[in-house]
Amino acid sequence: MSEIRVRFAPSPTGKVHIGNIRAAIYNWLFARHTGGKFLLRVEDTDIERSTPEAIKALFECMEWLGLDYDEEVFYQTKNVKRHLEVVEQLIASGHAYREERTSRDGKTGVVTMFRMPKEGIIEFDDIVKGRMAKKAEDVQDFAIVRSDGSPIFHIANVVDDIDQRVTHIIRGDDHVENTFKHICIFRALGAQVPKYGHLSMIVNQQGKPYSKRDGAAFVGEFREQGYLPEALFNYLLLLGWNPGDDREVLTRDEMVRLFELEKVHVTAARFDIKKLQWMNGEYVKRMPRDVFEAELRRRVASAGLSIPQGFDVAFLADQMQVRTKFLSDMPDSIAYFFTDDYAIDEKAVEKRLRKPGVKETLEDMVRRFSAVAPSDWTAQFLEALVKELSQGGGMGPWVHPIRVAVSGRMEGPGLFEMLQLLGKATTIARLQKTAAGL
RNA sequence: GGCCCCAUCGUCUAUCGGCUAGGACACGAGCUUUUCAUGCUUGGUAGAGGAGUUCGACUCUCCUUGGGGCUGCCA
Repeated sequence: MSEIRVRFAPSPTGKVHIGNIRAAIYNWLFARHTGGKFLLRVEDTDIERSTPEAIKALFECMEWLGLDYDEEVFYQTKNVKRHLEVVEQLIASGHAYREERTSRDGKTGVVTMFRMPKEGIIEFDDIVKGRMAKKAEDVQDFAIVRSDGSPIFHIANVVDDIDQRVTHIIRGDDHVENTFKHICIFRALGAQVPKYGHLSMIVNQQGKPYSKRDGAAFVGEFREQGYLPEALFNYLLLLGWNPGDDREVLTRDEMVRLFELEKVHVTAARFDIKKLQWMNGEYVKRMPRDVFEAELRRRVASAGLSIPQGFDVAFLADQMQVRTKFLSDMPDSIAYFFTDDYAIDEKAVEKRLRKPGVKETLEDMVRRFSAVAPSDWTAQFLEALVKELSQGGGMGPWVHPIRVAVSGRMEGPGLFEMLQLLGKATTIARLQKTAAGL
């Protein structure tokens, strides 16, 4: 019994599509679950698009998602000589032949064709789709070497899989038809045919393959938009697989332990950005508090803002973690704590400030807050103060205007926690300034 | 056109012949609440259609319909 070896074999075109990376995730999980090897093969035969930058982007994407691979990266271009040797072998054994052909775009030249068997049934047990069968006569001979002498995908792919001793090929649905061809190549070479598992596509609302027209389609875009790699990973995993119970948010360990290729769905799955967003929020909420705090500090700093001496960052982090869906929402969502030059939500101003009596309320609060001893400037004390003012009624008439007056927005930490963090001087200054402008 | 594959709430899905069809996202309502969230409670919405097998079918078979893939000197 030889070890399980799977591979992720993308063409480095600069951007990694989510459907593609899901295939990588399934391969990775399958390898980690079975204790096998996960290999990375860069199919860089397209010289035009396969730039060093594109390959670097691919590596970054893999690393970002925590998809570590075993053994050295295999570059397809380095194996061209072998591909061609194997082709000679196929010609010698009668499995391939040269022929002059005219391509679609009118190019005429001599290509090497693979000779398909003319009768019989080609069949295989697909790990996710089940038994697949096709009459050999329904598959045409196909080109394996171009007229310019370069090997074509079919032969390169199969030879590389043989050389890398790949035991399970887990790839996109769009390759099922190729599989019938590839199996014939394996057989013609006397090589053992690997096991196959074909993954359904990720589709859009219309049921068509999900593309960049439908929104973010590349891993890098999700990263830029502030999605956590764990959330994307988890979401993509759930798009076509589930652990068999109601669990949805899983740790990496659980995923590895529970993942079974046999349970991957055959049907295409629709990409639902809303659920991904929810998933991201779940991961933000589950971040260790200190990690969240560090992220908060980092994002505030990289926006050029500085945190004043003595500012209770831990308290702010505590307030913000549960309210943050995307880390990238910071620092905008909390900028008002660190600068007077923060954005003002006009709708909030309209709704909460431009109302009769508000100016007077704010001026009154300036007086009352000014009378508070510095040592009493705590959320608790301030809340008691306003509560008394409201005389048992709702605190809304005070709370809403004050919030907008000091932060410029309608949402955020609890008001009194906010005031405590802002400090007495800033609170009063902003109330005065806002009241003066009404 | 030919070949192949697929079909449960709007979406992701559970169910491996016994179902008052369960969960999650989204949506509605309520509670908690100073805002926004969180949390909790709660509501509605599903087995494409038709035959057959069976005591019994969402589950098995066939047909129809619908959707998708492939049909390159792309991968």
